[in-house]
Amino acid sequence: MKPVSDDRRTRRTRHLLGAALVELMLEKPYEAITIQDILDRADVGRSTFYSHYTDKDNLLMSEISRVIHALDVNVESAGAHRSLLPSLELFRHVKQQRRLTQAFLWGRGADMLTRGFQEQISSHIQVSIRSIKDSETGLDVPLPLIANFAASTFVVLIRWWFEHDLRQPPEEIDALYQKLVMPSLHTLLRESG
Amino acid sequence: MKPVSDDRRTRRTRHLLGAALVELMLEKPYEAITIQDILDRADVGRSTFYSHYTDKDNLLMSEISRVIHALDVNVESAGAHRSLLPSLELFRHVKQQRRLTQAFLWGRGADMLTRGFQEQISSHIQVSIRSIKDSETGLDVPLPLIANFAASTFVVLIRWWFEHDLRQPPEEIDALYQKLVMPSLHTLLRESG
DNA sequence: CTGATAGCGAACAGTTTGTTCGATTTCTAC
DNA sequence: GTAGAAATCGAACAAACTGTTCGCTATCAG
Repeated sequence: MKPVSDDRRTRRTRHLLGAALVELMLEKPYEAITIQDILDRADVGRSTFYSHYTDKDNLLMSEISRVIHALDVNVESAGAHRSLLPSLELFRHVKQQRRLTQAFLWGRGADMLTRGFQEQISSHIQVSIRSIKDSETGLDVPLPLIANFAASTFVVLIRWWFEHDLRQPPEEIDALYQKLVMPSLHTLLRESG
Repeated sequence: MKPVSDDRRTRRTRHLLGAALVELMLEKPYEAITIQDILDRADVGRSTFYSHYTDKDNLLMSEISRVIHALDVNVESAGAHRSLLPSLELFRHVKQQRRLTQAFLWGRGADMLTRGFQEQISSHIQVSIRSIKDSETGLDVPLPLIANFAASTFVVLIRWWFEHDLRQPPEEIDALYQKLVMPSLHTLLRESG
């Protein structure tokens, strides 16, 4: 039976399972984590897990959504509306949430994270571009492709950053990002404006 | 016992297993493929599999290497030495090998493919840049990062292409690639030159 | 032809998965 | 606080997959 209500119980269970998964992902690769591991770590009954999630992947997706949403809220509330892309705020958030990010940065999680970024960045850029040129029909590179490009470069940079133990300040990483991504965007906008 | 010789037998077995994996990856996601599936499809005995590969991942890696190597040979022999990056040749090859590429484009395979591209592109760019400026020490973006950037953008474009059923000719995809990646590279090289 | 080597396939123990169900605990609403 | 509803527990289960072993057979290279 699926839980229908939004009890203190169901919230507790979901939180325990999510937290357990994240903890485990910091210790070993996602693929090596077994549902039994999660159950043991969370101290939750087997049948309870399956009443909330269909799958290990299902749980992962749910956690990624949480992470993305938190990031969205944080970045949005930092008042990053003026820039074409709130990249610096994103890097700051990522550093602040280093443990959480770390867990989702490799293996299966990276794909989903990229996807999440993509949607967010896509809508952000869409708004920015509209404010500049009122319609994106003049672009000779499709907007979703641009968003995908920006998002995956984002993930590349974050990974690189973590591989270097987050030694650099967010501002420096953002500078690299700007150097890689912005020339193209500016060229595209200039040509189509 | 591991096979030591390079028999007609061992070659046949390895080929059967590799082909079976690729076939299956065209039908369902890599994670859903079981070793048993591969054995059934290849019509190879269980113990034989384990005498050649340790793992499903091991087999996958081996196939990726094959793909990357074939691509390397093909592109290299197309005489793509002059350009900063033989992107057009790469896109042509990808289209020509569409079925093979398709199989490795999603899930686990994409990561490894990106990694493979990365190494190849990295060395290519390294050579190109050396021929332009004799040393890359003046770059304010690390070369491996640039290579990673170029490689992952590459994969983004290939994916996008396949999502649109390869409707566009390679030249058009390459044009998009140029627009996304080249402005940054040129800026970086100009500034450091 | 022959000696060496690879493949076969059945059998096996050990995991993991996903499901079921009755007993128990915890919640919300009153 | 009590009652009724709902979630959790946990043990048990069949099914599937994994990785290994071993004696027999088929195939290879020279």
